[in-house]
Amino acid sequence: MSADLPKDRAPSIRDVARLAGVSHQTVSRVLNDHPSIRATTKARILQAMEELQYRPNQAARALSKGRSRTIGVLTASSAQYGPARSVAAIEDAARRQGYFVDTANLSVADPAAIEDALEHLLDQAVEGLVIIAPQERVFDVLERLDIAVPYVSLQSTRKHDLRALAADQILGAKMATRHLIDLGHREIVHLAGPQDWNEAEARMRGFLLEIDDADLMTHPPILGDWTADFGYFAGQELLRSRDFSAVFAANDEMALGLLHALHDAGLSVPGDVSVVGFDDVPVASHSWPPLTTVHQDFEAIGQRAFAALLAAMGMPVEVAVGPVAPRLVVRGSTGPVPVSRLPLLKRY
Amino acid sequence: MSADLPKDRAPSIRDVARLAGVSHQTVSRVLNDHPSIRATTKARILQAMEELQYRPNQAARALSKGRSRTIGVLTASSAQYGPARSVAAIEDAARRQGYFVDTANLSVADPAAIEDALEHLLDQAVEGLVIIAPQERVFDVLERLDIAVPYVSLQSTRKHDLRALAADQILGAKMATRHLIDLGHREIVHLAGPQDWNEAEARMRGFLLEIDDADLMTHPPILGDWTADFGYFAGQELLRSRDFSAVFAANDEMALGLLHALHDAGLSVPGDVSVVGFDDVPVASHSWPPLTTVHQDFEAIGQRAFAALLAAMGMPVEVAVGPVAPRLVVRGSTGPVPVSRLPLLKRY
DNA sequence: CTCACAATTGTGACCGTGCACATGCGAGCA
DNA sequence: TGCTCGCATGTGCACGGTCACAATTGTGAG
Repeated sequence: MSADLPKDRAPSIRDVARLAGVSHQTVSRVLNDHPSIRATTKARILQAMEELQYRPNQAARALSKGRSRTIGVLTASSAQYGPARSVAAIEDAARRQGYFVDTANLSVADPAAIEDALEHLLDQAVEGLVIIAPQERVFDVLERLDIAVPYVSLQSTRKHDLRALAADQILGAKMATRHLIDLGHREIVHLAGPQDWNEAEARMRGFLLEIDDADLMTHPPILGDWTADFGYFAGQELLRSRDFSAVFAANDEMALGLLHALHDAGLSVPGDVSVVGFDDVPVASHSWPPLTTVHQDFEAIGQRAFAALLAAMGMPVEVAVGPVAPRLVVRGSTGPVPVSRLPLLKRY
Repeated sequence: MSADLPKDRAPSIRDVARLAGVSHQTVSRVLNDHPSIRATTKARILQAMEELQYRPNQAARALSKGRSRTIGVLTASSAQYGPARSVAAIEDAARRQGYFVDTANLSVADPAAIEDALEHLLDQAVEGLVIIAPQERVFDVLERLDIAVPYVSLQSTRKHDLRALAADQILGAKMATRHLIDLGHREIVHLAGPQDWNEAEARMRGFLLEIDDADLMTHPPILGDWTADFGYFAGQELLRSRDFSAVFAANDEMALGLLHALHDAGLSVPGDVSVVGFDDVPVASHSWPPLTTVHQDFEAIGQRAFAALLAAMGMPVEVAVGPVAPRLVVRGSTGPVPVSRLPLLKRY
C-alpha cells in the first residue's frame, strides 16, 4: 500500500513530491503555508507526508534560509532555584514559538570559560541570547567579542539597564530593609552575595540606600557566596563579633543557614534576632520560623525575557515592559525589637 | 590589510580558501584534521580563518554529514534541585565533547505534551536523548513513537532497567528505612511521591521491602506531590489520624514541610518523631533539626548519563556501569524511640 | 472567442560543507 | 629512464531545503 521503498535516508520534500505527483517546490509551499495552493493539491501532499512519515530537515532549512530558529541561554548556577525556574519558562515560551533552545552553563565564571560558552552558543548560530549569568564580567566578554546577535539579560547591569528584566532588585532590597526598620530595628546587618554578581550588588545597594534614608549607621556587609553553609558560618561569626538585632540576607539559602546558626546558639527568632531573605524559595515558608522574604516571580521573568528577546530580534511582539515587581512576604522570622534588649555580645 | 570586503553573509570555507590560495576542500581538510596536509599550507589556512573571523556553519555541516551533533534532554520539573543539577552536568559534559544540548521541559506530563516535546527534539534531529522525565507514561510514548535515536534514562523503569543510571532508589529507600528500624522504630509512615513517577514508586518499593524484611506492619503510604507544602499538610493530617514514631519522606522538601508541621504541633524531632528525607538538598543540613537524608550525587549521575548515551550512540567511551551508590547521611532529625513513649494520638 | 490577469505550479540555482574520485608531484627502485 | 606508489591538493556533486523567476492553467470581461 505505502510506496516507501526503504531507502537509507530520511524522506525529503522531493520524495514527498514524487509520491504526490507535484514538484518539490509545491511541497515547500505547503510547508510554509503559502497562500496560493489548491486545496486538493495541498491535501494530496499532506497525505503523502503522512504516508512517508516526512519530517522537515531543520539543518537544511537553516542553511538555506540563513536562520537557525535557535536561541541560546547562557546561565551560571543553573541548579539554583530561581535561574532554573526562569530557564524552564524561557524554554517553554520558546518552544511554543517554534524556537529551539540551546543552553550553556557556566560552572566557573572566569573569562575563558565565559568565552568558551559563548563561542559554543555562537557556533550553533543562535539568533539571540538570554543571559542569566549575572557577573559583570560576562558583559565585558560580550562586549569584547562584539557579538552580532541581540541579547537580553535577566539581571540589570550598570551599563545595560534597559535590557534588565528581572524583578527590581534594588526595590526588593529596600522593601526588606524598610520592613526591618519599621519594626524598630536599628542595628541591621546585611549578609550579601558575591559582589561580582550584579544581583548581589543591587541588593546591597538597595539595603544601603534604605539604611541611609533612615539615617542609620551600619557595619560593612558580609560578603557571602549564596550558600546555606556560608550563612551558617557567617551566623556563628556574627555572634562572636557584632551586635545586631536583625539580618537581611541577600538570598534565602544564606538566611536559612543563618537561622540554623542562631538556633544553635540558643537564640530566638524573631525574639532576639529578626531575619529576612530574598527569593522566596519553596521551603522558605517551612523553615522554623517561616522565613520573611522577598518574592520574585521567576516564571514571569523568564517569559518576559523571551518576549523581550524576540522583540530585540526584530519580531513583532507585545512585550510587557519594565521589571517585574518584587513582593515582600512577611512570615515568622521578623518581629519588633524586644523592649528590653540585651546586647547579643554580652549574652553570648 | 585584511582582505575582507564586507559581504553581507558570513565567510565560508570558500572565502577562506580564496584568501589562502587553496581549494575549499583543503580548508575542509584543515577543519576535520585530515592527516595529509603540508604544515605550511595548514598554517596559511589557519591564518586566513583568523583574519576572516571564520566560524564553521553547523547547519551546513549537519546537512552534509547527516549528523547534528546535538543531543536532546527531556525533563520534567527541571526547576527541582536534583534534575537541574544533573542537567547542568550533562550539558557540561556534552559541550566538552563538542555536542550541543537541546532541552525540552515538560510543565504538564500528559501524553500530548510529552509527544509534543519529543517531536520538538526530534525536529532538531537530535542524535540521542536523555530522559529525566520519570513518568512511566513518557516511556510509553517513546515506545509508541518508535523513536529512531538511542536514549538513556536517569530513572529506572520497570521495562528498561538496563538503561537506568541514577542512584539506586530502592537501595536508598531501604537504607533510610533500615536506619529507622535500627533505631527501634516500629511504627513508620512513608510519605511517598506521586506514583506515576518511577522514582517515587521505587522509593516506596524499597520502603515496603525493608518493612517486610523486618516483619513490621505499616499503614499504606501517603501519596504526595513532592512539595514542602504537601509535607506540611500531610504532617497535620498524620497527627490527627495515625500513631507513629518515624516518617520516611520520599524527598527532602516534603520532609522539611513535615518538620514544620511537627514543630507547629509542639512535638520534638527526634524526641517524639524521627524524620528521614531523600536527596540531600543543600538546605537539608540547615533545617531544625538538620535533616537525616539519603544523598545522591546528581552531578555524577548527569555525567554518567551522557557517557552512557554516547556509548548508546555508538561512540567509543568507557562508561562507569551500574547505578551510582546512594549514601545515608545521618543528621539530627533521627533518634531512638523514647523508652516511655506515649502514643501521639493520645497526647495530641 | 480572445485577451488580460490572477492563481497555481514548475525549473534551476544556491546556501556551506563533506565525500568520492581525479590529478599532480616527488621519491624510490629496477 | 621509466614506472609505481603515496602524499598533497583540486574538481564536482550531493545533502534538503528556499528563492527568484518562468511557465502553465484558470477566470471573467469585452
